[in-house]
Amino acid sequence: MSSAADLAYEFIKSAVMSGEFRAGDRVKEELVAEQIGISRTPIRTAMQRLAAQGFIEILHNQGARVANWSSEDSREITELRAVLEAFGAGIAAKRINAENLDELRELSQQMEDASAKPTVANFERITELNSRFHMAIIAASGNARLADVIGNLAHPLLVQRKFSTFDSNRLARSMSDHRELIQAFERGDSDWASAIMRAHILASAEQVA
Amino acid sequence: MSSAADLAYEFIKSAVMSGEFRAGDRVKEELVAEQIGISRTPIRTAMQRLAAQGFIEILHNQGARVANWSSEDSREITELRAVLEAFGAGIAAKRINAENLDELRELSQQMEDASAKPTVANFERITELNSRFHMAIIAASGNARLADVIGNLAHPLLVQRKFSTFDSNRLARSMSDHRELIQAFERGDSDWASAIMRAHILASAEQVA
DNA sequence: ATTCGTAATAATGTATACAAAATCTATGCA
DNA sequence: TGCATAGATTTTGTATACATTATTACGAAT
Repeated sequence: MSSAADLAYEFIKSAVMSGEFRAGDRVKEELVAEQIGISRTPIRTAMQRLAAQGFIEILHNQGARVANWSSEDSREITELRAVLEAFGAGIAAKRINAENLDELRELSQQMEDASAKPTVANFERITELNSRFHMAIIAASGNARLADVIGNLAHPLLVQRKFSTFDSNRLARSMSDHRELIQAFERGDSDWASAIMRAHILASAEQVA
Repeated sequence: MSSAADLAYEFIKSAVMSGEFRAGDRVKEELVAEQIGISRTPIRTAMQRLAAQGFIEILHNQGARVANWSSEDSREITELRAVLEAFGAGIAAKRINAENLDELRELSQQMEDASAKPTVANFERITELNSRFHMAIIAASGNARLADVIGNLAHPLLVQRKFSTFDSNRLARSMSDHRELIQAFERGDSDWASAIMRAHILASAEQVA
């Protein structure tokens, strides 16, 4: 299951996400190959995947560079996420079942617990839980491709988000949104869910930009 | 500019689009390599790109297969296109300039001309012009990523659409939509443009499904 | 000192060779 | 006949070698 190409994929991806490979930096095949201890071939395979997902850019005969996203890019992506996730939330409100709802309540509760103590570890935990919360809603929409599209879209922002700090106001707002979303789902109110989600995403992005 | 990998990409892509490689068919590296007259290496590079765009699916140690899209897939993609293009049209209505509008009018006129004579060649020409019409609107929205997302999304439907026949009713409806869209853009009416685009896409997909 | 051109170097693109996995085939058995 | 299994074959995954293209370094000319 863990092919050399997969190793290379994870290696480069995490290096980009952690900031070890900085935006605009060139990613040399030989160098990565040495560090992992494999040949260049699977590195190239991984790079194709990473390029398709927007982590890096491959220029013909000039190798790969870590993509650097402008604030304009961030704005574009945020707008698209708002549209797509609002769409997903709207459908989910009609299709969501008891099991899905329980999961959302559970995730929401865990986030509230974690947000009580503002440590770095808790902040990362909240980020993780929040991601799962959003994915659960998209999954509940029943549109498999929606998850793919948003997944590929979100990555650039995740890199930047690593650097954002623990902001209690933003956090409180976010928690409140989650509770309200669950209410909308409980009532099966499509428009409400959609509107909250849109506002939720635009508001959370406001801090970053 | 024309690397071996690019050749392989175009070769496989057109084979899939034309139906030469049918849905579910296995795409063997050696076979394609022989036909083009290059080695397997660039074939694999191309396959990674094609897999990322959803043309083929790569299974670990089991090679690549031409993706086969169910009617459920088509429905999902159509819904997403409707959401995304409606979003794009809405923004475009506010940002569109005279040059963009001229291009749309020109494309619309050419489509109407071509639709007068129902030949296969004209049908393909209309398909091409229609694609450019939609892309022009997305471009006018100013969201570069929107084009990427829709581009990757639209492909599976294009494959199926190749098989759809020349339907004068559908065509007339489509032409009418285009004219109405241009009107909405001329007035800068965001909601109107968005609504027409949504209906336009859902209606045009109805025939396929 | 700067710029241009050329050689040296390094990196990518492609081909080939080899290893590992999956698939196919044929044989034995119930 | 049907099925299971072992071997042969095919196919993919990875490594390495070679070719081609970019990048850098260095020196000459202005």
